[in-house]
Amino acid sequence: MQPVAETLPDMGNRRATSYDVARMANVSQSSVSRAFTSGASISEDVRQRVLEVAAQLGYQPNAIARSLITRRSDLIGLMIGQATNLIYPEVLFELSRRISASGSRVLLFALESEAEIGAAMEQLWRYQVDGVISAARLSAEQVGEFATRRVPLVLYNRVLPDCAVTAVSVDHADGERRLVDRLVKAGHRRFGLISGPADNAVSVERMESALARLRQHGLDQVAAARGAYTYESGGEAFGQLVEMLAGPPDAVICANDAMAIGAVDAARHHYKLSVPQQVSIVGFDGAGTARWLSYDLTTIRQPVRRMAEAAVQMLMERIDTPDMEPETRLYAGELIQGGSARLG
Amino acid sequence: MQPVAETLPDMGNRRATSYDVARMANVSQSSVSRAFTSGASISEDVRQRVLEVAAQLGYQPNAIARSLITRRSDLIGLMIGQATNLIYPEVLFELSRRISASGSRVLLFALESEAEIGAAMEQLWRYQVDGVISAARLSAEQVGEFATRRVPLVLYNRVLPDCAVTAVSVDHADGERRLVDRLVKAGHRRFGLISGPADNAVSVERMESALARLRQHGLDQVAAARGAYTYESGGEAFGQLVEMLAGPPDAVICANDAMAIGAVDAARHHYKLSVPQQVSIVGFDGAGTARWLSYDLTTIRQPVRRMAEAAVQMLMERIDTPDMEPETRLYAGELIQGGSARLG
DNA sequence: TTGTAAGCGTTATCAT
DNA sequence: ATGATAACGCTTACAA
Repeated sequence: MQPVAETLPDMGNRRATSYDVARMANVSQSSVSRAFTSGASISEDVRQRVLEVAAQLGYQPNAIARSLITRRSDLIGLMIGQATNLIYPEVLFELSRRISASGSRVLLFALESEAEIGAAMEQLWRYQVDGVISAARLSAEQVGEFATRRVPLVLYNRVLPDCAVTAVSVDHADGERRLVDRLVKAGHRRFGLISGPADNAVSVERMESALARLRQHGLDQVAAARGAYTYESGGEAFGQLVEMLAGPPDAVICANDAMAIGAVDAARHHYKLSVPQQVSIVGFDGAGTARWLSYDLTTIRQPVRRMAEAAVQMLMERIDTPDMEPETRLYAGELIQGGSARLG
Repeated sequence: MQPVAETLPDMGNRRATSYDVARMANVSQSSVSRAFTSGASISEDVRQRVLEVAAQLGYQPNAIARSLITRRSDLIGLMIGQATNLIYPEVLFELSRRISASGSRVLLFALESEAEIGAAMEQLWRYQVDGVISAARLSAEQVGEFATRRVPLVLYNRVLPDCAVTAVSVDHADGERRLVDRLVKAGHRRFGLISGPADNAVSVERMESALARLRQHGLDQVAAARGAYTYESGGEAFGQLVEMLAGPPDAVICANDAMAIGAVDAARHHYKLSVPQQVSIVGFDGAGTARWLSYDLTTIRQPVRRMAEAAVQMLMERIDTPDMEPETRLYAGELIQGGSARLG
């Protein structure tokens, strides 16, 4: 081993490469590579010297070049839509944290509309992501493209009917059943439903589950209005329900928290109804804001941390073992007995 | 030009490369590259044929390999902390959208604590990001490292004193002055302040600006409590103010909306005070949730869209023109006269 | 343990 | 307009 060269290599403003480090440390370029690869066979002596020079030069291995040869980018694509849904920021942060913790980086696609999904997928392919977690509305065809390209995919809260796909989801049906049972038990009879967008599978499943359960209780005269998952639309939908029923409903079941909160405000401020004495309102998701005292929403809390942890773990497994079977994990939500509804 | 080859190349389960496409289209690999480069000199004939074969093979150019040679990753690092701050999800989505719109991808780092910034920066270097937008708390030293490495950086709502750096920020001082002036004009005299974390520059600037303005109005007996930017801490801090003043303050100025909302709830529900009749409470940021009817917060609305647009535009300029001068753009916030405070 | 050399999949340069 | 060929910065046999 030669002594360390005294002169700084001329890099003409370019970033330092492993060759620059090698030259200055008087070792071969491969030794530099090995110094940054845990478990590589390299003497402690050389490793130290390389690391020292690297620090001096501010050298960090180029992950782009690395993934070209290893065929692994350590990039996980994260697709998320519906910025309006209160729980999404929480989901996004939780997933992002878990992905970082498992040694990968997050390539984020925050989608405004479904129309953008195609373009996002194209970029996913181009950037050679190792896998993708999606909380956006993929069509069965789009899910199929992941399979064709053999890019592992985990859906978050999107269970596609008739489509074998790996997913984590809160048990929407179970949650709605529990809400309905408790509302009925408390004596509510005139029900109103506020659903989300018609093409949103989650909303559809939640609302159909609620409706089915109400029918089982012999209640089949249920008013239904459609919202857009937003606070404002929840208030408007509440107004529609009041018109349809020619008076306030006993209880309103909303497809998410944002609309439920909108409904609570509309009931209180526009219709001067007291919640929950005159009307019970329940939501779904258990977003942090739903716990604020002024709303204290009765809702089903999605176990976001556990779900995010599972999603990332399932994805990583499939990256390491490409031919695993699709698997769906359903998580029971926690019923949060807030002050926005009377439960029996 | 030869006819299209009939046999599919054997790719042994690997992704299609430009060579595979070239072989099948009976053209050179360079022609494939050109077909995907807008403005390259290639005949429409060949371009069509290449694109056709590419579609058949599901070929997309490998962005990783591309950036290795072009020395441009089209990757923008996005660092964001403080998931608790209500406005951050909005900022994140807005920045993400703008970055996508300008043809780059987002490498996301959602940080829980400042301790993670170092590790995130290391990954930024490794992935050769073209530039970074940060809404996390960087030290002057960390900002310096961006300069050393010549990686363009734009700070969002973080103006570092004595540190030339490109940034967009809402005019915190101006916003607080306007709030104070209007509160004083309405006759409030006993003031309480709820600040954020001591080491948070934004909070410090907002609170010091408010304090200075109060002094100019001859009010220098101001109670101050510290929160942690969260809803819960806002409520607790409100309690501390009541104790310190041996009674409720006339007006409470909070460093952000989440704490203001916490204070409103504490005032109403724990102290049975009517807001704004007995106590006025103002926040800062103008997050969507602050507009909800039950709070209807009086606050300064940060022009998120315009700020995000400016941040991305300034970053892109600096990526294209590396030696531009640092520049800070200050945006006046919009005073939202909600129902949580009496203004004069 | 260390060094040499061959890729990885592009774009860029230079002939033709 | 098209086709060879040389980078880009790394990892990984293989040789020493």
